[in-house]
Amino acid sequence: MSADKPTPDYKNTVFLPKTDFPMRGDLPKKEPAILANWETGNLYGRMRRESKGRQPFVLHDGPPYANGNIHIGHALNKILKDVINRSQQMLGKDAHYVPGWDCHGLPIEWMIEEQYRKAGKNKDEVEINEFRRQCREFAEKWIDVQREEFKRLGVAGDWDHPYLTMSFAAEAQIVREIGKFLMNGGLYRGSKPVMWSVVEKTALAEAEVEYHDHVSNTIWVKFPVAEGPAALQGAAIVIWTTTPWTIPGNRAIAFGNEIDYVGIEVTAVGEGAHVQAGDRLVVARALLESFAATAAISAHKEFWSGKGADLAGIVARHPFHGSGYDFRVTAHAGEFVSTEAGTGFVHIAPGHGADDYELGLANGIEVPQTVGPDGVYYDHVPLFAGKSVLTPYGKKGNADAAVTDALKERGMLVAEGKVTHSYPHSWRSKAPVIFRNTPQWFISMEKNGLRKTALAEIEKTRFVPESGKTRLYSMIENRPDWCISRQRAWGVPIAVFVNKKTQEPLRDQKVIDRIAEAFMAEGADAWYSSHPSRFLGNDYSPEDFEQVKDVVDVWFDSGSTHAFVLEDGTRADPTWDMQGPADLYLEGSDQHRGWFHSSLLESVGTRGKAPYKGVLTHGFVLDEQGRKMSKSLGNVVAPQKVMEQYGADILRLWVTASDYSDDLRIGNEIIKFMADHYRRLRNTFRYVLGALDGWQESERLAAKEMPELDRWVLHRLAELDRKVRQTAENYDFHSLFTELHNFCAVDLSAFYFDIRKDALYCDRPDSIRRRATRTVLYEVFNCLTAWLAPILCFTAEEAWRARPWTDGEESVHLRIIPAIPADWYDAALADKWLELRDIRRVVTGALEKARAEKKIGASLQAHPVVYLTPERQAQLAGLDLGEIAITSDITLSGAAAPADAFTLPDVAGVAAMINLAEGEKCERCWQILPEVGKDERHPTLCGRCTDAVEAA
RNA sequence: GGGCUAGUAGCUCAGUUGGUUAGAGCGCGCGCUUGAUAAGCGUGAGGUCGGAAGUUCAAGUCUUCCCUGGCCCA
Repeated sequence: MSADKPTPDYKNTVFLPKTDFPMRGDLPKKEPAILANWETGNLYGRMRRESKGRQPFVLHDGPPYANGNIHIGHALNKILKDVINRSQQMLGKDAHYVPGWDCHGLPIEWMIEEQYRKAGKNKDEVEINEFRRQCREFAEKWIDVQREEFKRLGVAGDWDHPYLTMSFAAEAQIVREIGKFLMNGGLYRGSKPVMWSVVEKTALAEAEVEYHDHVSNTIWVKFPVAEGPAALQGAAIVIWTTTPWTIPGNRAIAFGNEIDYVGIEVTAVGEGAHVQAGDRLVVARALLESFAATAAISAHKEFWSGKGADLAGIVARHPFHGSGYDFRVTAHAGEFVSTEAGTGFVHIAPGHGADDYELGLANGIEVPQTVGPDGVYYDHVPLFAGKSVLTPYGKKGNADAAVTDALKERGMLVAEGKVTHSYPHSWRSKAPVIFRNTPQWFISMEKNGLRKTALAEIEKTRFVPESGKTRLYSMIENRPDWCISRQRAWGVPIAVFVNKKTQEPLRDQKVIDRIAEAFMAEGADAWYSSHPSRFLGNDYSPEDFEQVKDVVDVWFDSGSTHAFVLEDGTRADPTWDMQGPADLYLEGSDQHRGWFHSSLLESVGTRGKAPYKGVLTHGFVLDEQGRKMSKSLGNVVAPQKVMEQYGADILRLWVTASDYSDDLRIGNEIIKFMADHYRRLRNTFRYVLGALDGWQESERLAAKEMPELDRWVLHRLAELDRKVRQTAENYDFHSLFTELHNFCAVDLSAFYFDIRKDALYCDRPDSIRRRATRTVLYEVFNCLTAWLAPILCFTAEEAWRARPWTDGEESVHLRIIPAIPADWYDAALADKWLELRDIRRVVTGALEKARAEKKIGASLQAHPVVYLTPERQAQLAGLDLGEIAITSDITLSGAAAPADAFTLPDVAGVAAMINLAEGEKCERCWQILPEVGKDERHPTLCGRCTDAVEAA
């Protein structure tokens, strides 16, 4: 620079990007502010109003359970729902979303009980509705906590009017649903063995028992064969049990089909043996030795051997045959039978074990009632009435001894002993529990063709991924009747009256209506606080009926949500305005057994059809190594923490980028990876916004007037538009994430922006090239903000509001995906530019080599000579390869390439040599051109820049 | 133990009906740029496609077994 004459500061004449949209997201601070702004302006309300009348899209929310803070699985679930809702909304539909909560059930009941325990109080002393009130308050508290957490994730929905399974309207509707099963005959009272605490006189859930070592009496018992193969006449099957008191409840024997059995005749016995020479006994071959030792059999001979399958059809006599136990004890194959201990035969008491019950059910065997709630045999039990299994204090009663003695008397005892094993105990009293048959309410899978119709409805449902169909189908196909009763306090009561004389439930719609009406007004508490006559009316006498106090399984609650969220007349909140069946139910893959399952059965059982048209399942969130998250492993990722450190958009990006049809992973590295990708997308916004500074509609250029390069970008937009719509329809975003990111990184940043920077910065504002570029960038911005809005709901909004023009929707979320003019799509142009980029790669490759040789630094210092075949030359007709390769000059040659020219093995017919560009460096555009210095007005500028500066 | 499902570069993902030296982006190393600068461009190194056996002229892609995960059951 010369000192005498000040050089004009040409930098001021360069149109550099200018925007307030910062490079750094600062999301943890910015997102809450954006949320507050949406809330103040009631954006969700506006979205609903403005999309009235459009095609509805109903994603019915599966309710999370209202206890505890949300974890990463909740975040995945709700974000995925939100991305789908928002993308459907932007597809031009009306995607109203009503979030809900599951409020009743054991876990909450437990927490309240725990509070009592801590205060040294007994739950049973609390009035039930007082207890229920506390459960309700507990749920309310967590609903508020979770609601704020979900909102923070950016999930759009009617958060002021969520559905709650404990709202009065919901409780009323749930009881109406039970009423429908009552009226159509699907509901019946049966019985089933449950874990029962004699001390507390209550049924216990698996979660309420703990396993401790326990010393049990063991006995080996003969079951004489009554009917069966001739070889086994006069023989006895020997069973082993650790619960002698269950023998009166025996109705069958189980064997293992694949197990080898052997029949032995006792020939000599030792000291203290209960068997005698001549006894013929059948046991598993693998256990024969230990059995003989236990039974003090000192010598025996084999008279029969066979597989378990050979024993099918055998009928034995109960060991107490002749004393009121004269039924046929049939033998059946059981998969649970093993040869780990005992004799290879399991005695089946259908009222005293889950396996026993299932086997009995499968073979049509009755479930006897033998033991009462107090652990004492009922009066009708022959020989043992009044004997107790456990005392009221949880100590061993006299039943085992009575049974063992009676067996001994009849010569049916083979051996006895004791065993220490892990056994369930009550979590509260620490006393051992027993399996006991108790009355329960069931919904029949066969009555009214429930199973059949449910399976047919599954066939009609769209499953994403497809495999969900098989999974749900096989579950429904094989499941037993639905046991819907729980002996609990916090839930919707199975509001049924049972006739004391006939034991039939009262089926009267008027009674059901009165109950529902009361629930609507006062909640389900009314069932406990009202006199039965309130519901029975004048037609029935309360004395004749037993009022059922069981509550319904919470799966029935959540299975009924469609009934009070998606239907006119019964819906709990009129603001929802949604119709079933839902377009989509979306939950984790565990819900095949849960919500998808119960909702289907409930809806088919009451309405004859599925509540959904589509079911989407996602996998589970694992740590970076693919292991389950657990506190002990210390690999738990808390969504709250990710939001604090990175922001919700990072979490949303993670959900979108992951293939959620399978399990998905998260951890520090993956989050950082997402943050990197986020930055790229954000910077794309920033660059486009900066380049569009001062945008005027008058600059707009029609597509057909644009250079090919710019039209090629429009083509890419058209392609991506198809992809965006297709992924939204398929709820499959992870491939879109890759495509959009690659578009930003590869097509735009590394190619289009890089090339067009020169025109953008240095061309006169009215140049066709610059106007084309700015028009294209305007469209890119329009598209990208809309396409990314469902995913990066905060950042897309921030970018949209930073646009340098004022027309258009106030919020990006009020927009729909831009319609792409049909003529933007140009497959031939796309093919051509694929080839052009190959040619470009040869030139940039040559530049890189020259750079490595220190011949050049910036590519503008170069003047490549490119040797091309005639076909290649034709491809470049009308185009400036120097512009495309970002060099100051370029020479195309048809001559043969020198031997040392740069080539690429996969690009035929192109070779490049790098020369230095001749001339001076234009101070404004930095190109090195011979013309620089020729114009006195601006001796350091090239012709283009002189023109641009003069025109300004 | 059963049903369903997965295992491709450090990470997220592509890999059509089996067919040339298995791809992309990111990250990493190196270089360039310093007018997207806590940014941008280029380039390089990374994989015995969970393992073994088999079918085939040919297997990441088909079959069987095994290993390691995940969900739901027992």
